[in-house]
Amino acid sequence: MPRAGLSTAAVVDAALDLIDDRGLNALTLAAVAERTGVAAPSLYKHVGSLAQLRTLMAVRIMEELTERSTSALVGRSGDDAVAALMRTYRRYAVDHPARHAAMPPDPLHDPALASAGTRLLEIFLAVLRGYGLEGEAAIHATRCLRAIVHGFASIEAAGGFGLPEDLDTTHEQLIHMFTASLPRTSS
Amino acid sequence: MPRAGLSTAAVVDAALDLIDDRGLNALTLAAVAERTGVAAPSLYKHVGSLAQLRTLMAVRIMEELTERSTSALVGRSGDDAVAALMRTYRRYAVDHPARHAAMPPDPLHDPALASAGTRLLEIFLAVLRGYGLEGEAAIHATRCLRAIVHGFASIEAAGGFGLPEDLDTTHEQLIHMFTASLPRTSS
DNA sequence: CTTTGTGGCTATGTGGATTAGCCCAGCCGT
DNA sequence: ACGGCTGGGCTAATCCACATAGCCACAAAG
Repeated sequence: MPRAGLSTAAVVDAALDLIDDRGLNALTLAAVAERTGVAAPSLYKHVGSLAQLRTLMAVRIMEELTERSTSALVGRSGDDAVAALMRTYRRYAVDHPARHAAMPPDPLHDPALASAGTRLLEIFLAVLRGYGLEGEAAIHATRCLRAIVHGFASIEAAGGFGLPEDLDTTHEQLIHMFTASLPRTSS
Repeated sequence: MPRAGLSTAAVVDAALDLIDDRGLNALTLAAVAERTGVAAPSLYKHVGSLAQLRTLMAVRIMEELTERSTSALVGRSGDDAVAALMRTYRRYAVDHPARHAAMPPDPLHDPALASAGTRLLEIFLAVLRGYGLEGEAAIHATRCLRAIVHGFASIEAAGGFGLPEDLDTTHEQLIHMFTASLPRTSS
């Protein structure tokens, strides 16, 4: 019996591919095992449990989203940056609905997720920093942005909006609504 | 062996109590059976499957939310009505986080949920009707409202915001952000 | 008092997570 | 080249949950 040459990262990769293909609730150790070509118990040599696999996947996803967001934000600031961040987040959720659904809503509660979650949150904070928001005001604005972005992406990714056609318009309207609520720094 | 006098409604009641007590992922037929005082297979005399129980629960929850919202809206219109709707939705999610989490994001996809989902959606539409929004504009505004309300409630109910103290302030800010984006009808 | 339908039961099968324990492949030092 | 050690793979087995089958008793209708 030749070795499969598996690793924790490879298992996470396979799990992410799996949910991309067949949806989040198709995530099962048996399915991951089949996809990696090993028997189900063998996976325990690489991940501690299904729950841990889920956290590892969430870390990966948040890192991926962080990376895309930072890329989208280079050279932008103000309303332009906010819009880019919102569009990037939305596109990610539409392109990878299962991955978006696999992100926990409370990453900071799990020590294993706190680091990746903080990095993602700091992007939101950074974008708003350009508006002169400090301390508490920055927190409120970040929460608002997070709620909007998460809410829209969740519903859209789940197919929860009736007509798919002019969702772009709705999203642009949402972007405008949020940016309009931010303080204008100068002329 | 005396009969337990169960009914479909009683099973749904027990299931809702169960998730209120122990969270949504504690929902299991065995646990519902224990709570109703019957053996697990007996539940199949009243519900077709665990999936069907979930839909029945979702219908109940949406009806309950619809009722609370209509109550909160009597005698209100305009920004006042929007604020009342948003506060009612938020309070429901905070008071019953598991029930909120049990609501599917795409109720209109399931014929069994479509009716209750439509009734809830129509409340959103009705509140915005006072702004003179018609057709497509009303759809966009409804979607925005839905995304905001769902996003905030989901994150808060899951404990996803760091500090719980001034969430009221954040929510009031969100209400203001949304109402400010609506057209002013007169004066 | 009987009939009948319904709501309850036990027994059983399937699938998934997880644990225990074995065993060989490959590297390392000799 | 060889012998051992580590680690990654395996099978077997347990536990738990959903689900189905089929029996049986209660109680309401007649």
